[in-house]
Amino acid sequence: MNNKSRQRRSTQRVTMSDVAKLADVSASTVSLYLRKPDEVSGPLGQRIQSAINTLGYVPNLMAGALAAARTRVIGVVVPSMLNAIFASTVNTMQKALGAQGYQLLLGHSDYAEAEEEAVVRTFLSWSPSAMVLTGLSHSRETRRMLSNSDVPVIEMWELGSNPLDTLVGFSHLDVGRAQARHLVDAGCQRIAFIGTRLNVDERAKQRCAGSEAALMDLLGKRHTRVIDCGPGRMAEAANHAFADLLSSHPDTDGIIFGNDMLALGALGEAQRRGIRIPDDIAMIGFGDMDFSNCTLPPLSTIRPPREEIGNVVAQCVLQRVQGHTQETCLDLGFELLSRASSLRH
Amino acid sequence: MNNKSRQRRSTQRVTMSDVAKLADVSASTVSLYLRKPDEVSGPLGQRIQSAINTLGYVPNLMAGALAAARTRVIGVVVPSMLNAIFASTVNTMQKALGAQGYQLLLGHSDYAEAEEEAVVRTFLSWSPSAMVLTGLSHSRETRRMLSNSDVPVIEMWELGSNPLDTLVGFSHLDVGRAQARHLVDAGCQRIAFIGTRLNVDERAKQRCAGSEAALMDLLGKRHTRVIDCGPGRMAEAANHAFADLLSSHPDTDGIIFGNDMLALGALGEAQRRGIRIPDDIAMIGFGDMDFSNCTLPPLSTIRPPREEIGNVVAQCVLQRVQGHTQETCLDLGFELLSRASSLRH
DNA sequence: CAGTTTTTTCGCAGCGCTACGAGCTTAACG
DNA sequence: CGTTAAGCTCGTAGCGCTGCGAAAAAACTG
Repeated sequence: MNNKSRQRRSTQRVTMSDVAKLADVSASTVSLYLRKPDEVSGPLGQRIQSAINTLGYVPNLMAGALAAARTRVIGVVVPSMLNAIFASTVNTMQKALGAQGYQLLLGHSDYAEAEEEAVVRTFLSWSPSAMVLTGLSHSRETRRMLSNSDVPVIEMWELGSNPLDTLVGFSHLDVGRAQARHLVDAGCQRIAFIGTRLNVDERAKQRCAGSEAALMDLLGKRHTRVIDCGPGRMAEAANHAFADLLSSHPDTDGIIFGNDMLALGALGEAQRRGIRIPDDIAMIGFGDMDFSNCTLPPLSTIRPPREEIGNVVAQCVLQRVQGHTQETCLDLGFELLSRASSLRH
Repeated sequence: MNNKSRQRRSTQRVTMSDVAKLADVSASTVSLYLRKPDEVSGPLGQRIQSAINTLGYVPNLMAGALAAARTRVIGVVVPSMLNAIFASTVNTMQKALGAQGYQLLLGHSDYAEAEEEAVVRTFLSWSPSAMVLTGLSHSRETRRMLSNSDVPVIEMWELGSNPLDTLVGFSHLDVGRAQARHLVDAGCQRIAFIGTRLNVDERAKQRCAGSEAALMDLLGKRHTRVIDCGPGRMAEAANHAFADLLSSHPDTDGIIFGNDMLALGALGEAQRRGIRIPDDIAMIGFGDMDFSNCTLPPLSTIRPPREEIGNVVAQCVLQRVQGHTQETCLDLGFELLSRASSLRH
């Protein structure tokens, strides 16, 4: 017999059985009370609660999760937390799911499938209740891990074929088409595209492709030019891109931007050069950021369903967690906000 | 003897002992290999690794955390994820700590101590390796839980007395003073303040108080007016605040903004009204956001050490986790970027 | 009031992993 | 060639909680 009790407990943490002892009940009852208070009789419940209070008991989620083989954790992966557009979706999800007692584990992929794979791998080892990913492009290994895991998966912010499971988003192709049509309707004939990360951001790419397709349809020609600014301080990058565009295609009369920050940068540069917006050049952005209605002139843009996506994803998560096995595909649409930057006289 | 084996395992999850069996070693060795690969001999390590690969083994963090009584989780609480300024700090921390195998659990307090308390309570039941909070104002219960928990605590983005433990930030009072001095140096005499959430955002309040103090010192008078825009779409709110200010104090010749988004809104409105910036009114913001150098005119502002805070906090966390019990208090300073919006002729 | 049903409480066997000490090899040394 | 040291590997005892089935208590029956 090995009698030297191997002391492993470092901290004298208050455990459930401490509470049980004080309340003079069994640990099972405390556990039950914590999980389903109604199934414990009134007086006992009160005894337990007061024991919890006096001891300052904090349940150990790890132990619970291990025993129950489930956590109340939702893994969420967005391309970048620096992008205000995703912040707002995540914020909404946080509110909706937090209210139901779920924790969000937030990670970012930096627009790279390999990064995403690493994050998903880590998150899965928390055995989350669900996973929420951005977009439909994932590495083969990511897809494999996810489908092996029997964790509900929700993809958001995009529409397309072969979703892993549930899909909540809108069509970026349609956004591009709408942007192009809008400028053409405003009388533009030579339309350029200024975006960022077109090489890695699948959704940006789709918007660009959508506008290109629409331009072919409507005008029978492509973008006069497509400029990719790369990441970084976008407003500044757009300054240069715009200047560059003006020198290579001085007859440009419309620009579609990958996002509103780029448009803001170009707007400033235009004003500095005395180019009149929208009369010389009409502009439309994407994102409807905080400032988009306050630029000079106010910026026409696309408002993606940021908060709506967050809310709908949260609903889907809750349904899936409760076992409703409906794999859906929800198109939340978007809104084109026509403002002065594209209102030509 | 209870012979009916109580099947509890729902999913046939691959466990460490499955790997051990396939690699023909003991589970302990697999565990050791996973934690300290160098302490396992080469050939055995390879056998184990290939077993892991063929089985697609994903470790169960819950079990590990329970056994080791620690997680590799860092709880981070910021006021709001919508605020780009915090996003950038969190992003940096994520990068630095993620590289060391730590997970960030991100929560927000919505600028309310009660919310913060709830988040901290939840996070603590994850027994995190460390907690990172924003600011120094916490509810009494929050402080109690934290100090009872023996989890290292780092407060960031602020400087002050009575930190819980370690403190990394800069002085918002000094920021306010610097803003005021800058405008006074530029020749302003009647300076107003336009901010948001002054009632709840302790740091915004401090900046306002700092500029007020400096104005008293330098000009012997206070802000001509302090406007609190409230939350929401800030750029738009600033439009109105600015208009309001102009009608009540048409002789205003300098404005200090609580953040750059507010300044952007006012800048637009000023231009619309034909008010020349900086000649009629000089402006300075706070935050140095992406667009601040591209407004018209470029916006003078304060660059807080966003990324620096993230990095330093990450370093502190790592040190504290490794047992270095140095409770420090680091002032990271800030930078005043003098641009055209405050450069009077 | 004995017999039956319903409600409440309890005991126990894990969940999958880590830490510790012991056992086994192999290398190094006098 | 025996002895000691060093390097690897393995067995075992939990970590704190949950969920099952069973026991105990309470509430109904006729």
